[in-house]
Amino acid sequence: MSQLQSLRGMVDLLPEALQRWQVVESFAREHFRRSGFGEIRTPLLETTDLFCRGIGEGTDVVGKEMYSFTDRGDRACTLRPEGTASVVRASLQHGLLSQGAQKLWYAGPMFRYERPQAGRQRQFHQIGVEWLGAESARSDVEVIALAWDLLASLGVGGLELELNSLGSAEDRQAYRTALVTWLEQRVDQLDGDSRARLSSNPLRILDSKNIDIQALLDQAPTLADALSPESRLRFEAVQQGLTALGIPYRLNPRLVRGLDYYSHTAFEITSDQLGAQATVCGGGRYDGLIAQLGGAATPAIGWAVGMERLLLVLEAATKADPNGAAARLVGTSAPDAYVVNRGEQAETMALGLARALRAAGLTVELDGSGSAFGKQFKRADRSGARWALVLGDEEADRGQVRLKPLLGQGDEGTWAVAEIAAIVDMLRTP
RNA sequence: GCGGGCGUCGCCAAGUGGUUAAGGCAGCGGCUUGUGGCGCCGCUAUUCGGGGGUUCGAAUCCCCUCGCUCGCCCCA
Repeated sequence: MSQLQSLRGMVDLLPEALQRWQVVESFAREHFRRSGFGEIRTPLLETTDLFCRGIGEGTDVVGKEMYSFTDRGDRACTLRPEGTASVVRASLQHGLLSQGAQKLWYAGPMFRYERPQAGRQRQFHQIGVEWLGAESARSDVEVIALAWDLLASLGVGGLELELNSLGSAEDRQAYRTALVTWLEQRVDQLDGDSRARLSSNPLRILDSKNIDIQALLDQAPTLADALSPESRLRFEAVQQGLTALGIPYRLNPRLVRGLDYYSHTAFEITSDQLGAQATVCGGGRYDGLIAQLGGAATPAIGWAVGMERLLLVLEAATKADPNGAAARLVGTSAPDAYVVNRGEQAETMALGLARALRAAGLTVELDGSGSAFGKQFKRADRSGARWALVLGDEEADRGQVRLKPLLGQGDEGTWAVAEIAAIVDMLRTP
């Protein structure tokens, strides 16, 4: 390919698509504000070490998906593959946690070097929340509800909340040992992937998509059985809380999230509209992470929504129900007025008029082509504007503008260009 | 990283070895040198993602490469 083009998996967002993005982003921003979460923005570039220590050396993300390089000062840098580690780092660096618990949200691009496919890009965007210092089971419920409500308010249907508990660090360690022991006796029945994970990340074998492996695992010791009584009580409290809020969920004892830092509650919200990459939102509790990154032991929980996937689901919902809530999110972008103008003096006046009307809050499209009136009216019509404002030599000489309604067949009228307030009134009347 | 499918104008798309690469939409111009929504007319790919090769001759066959796509892996 000789023409310049974006890097593989790096996608341009064009104005049409961005309209939907902005609706979703402003929905989210408002949702978080009402819920008491403050925004945080952290650098896209961090030390490689942050992610190695935070996410875990044995994970696929750190092992093979990071965009890492050394900068001119010989520092090992990585484009962030996820948001949590950065948020924790920033909170520690600025002593935020000494002021008590922090409820934070963020939005922005993340980078993972993977083979692109439906719902998966190398640069993608997440909106996420992190509640640092959240201890109770009730906080799990609130955070999950925060995600559920955001998606619901956008009109996304067909979602499923999957829930599991990984137990405490000790529970997890004990189970890991038990599972490895059990699987090692059946190595001959494992596929290549699972064998490799046996040493690197055995819990991940649980959510293998290989049917034979799943059948084998039916006989294996379960994570649920390995939970301590405390962990089990905690998990039950989370479930009761969700039930009390009327949020439906499905227990998935094989849900194991890929990053090492998760403990206790783990969840995903999936859509049946997405193909293989079905997870729209993923999150969970990470009680050990903050201590691991050098802070005082602090429990925390958070989640992230994949913007691209959310938009895909929204588009599917719009297609399925053109009058539904999702469809209504994107309003028309037709201008209030389209300025038809031609002639030296008229064009100067037209620009001034457009500027004044825009300052008054109207959306005004100014034709800059200087082409024949017929052409300009054609474009005015296509723009969907309710009014055409006409400025030619005749009008310019008299200091007037002609207002022509484009929707009905009302009469045109002429107005003095200087009387902006009167014109604004006219354009605003339905 | 592994496997399958695909790549013709901004978008959709015909063409599967033989002179000039259909058509539709959009765009631009004209009919209409100051008035739109309809209509009619015209223009817009020396070139078929890129590079090699086979052939008298290739968009059509082969190889390499890039990209897209679906699945695996993994996750948002």
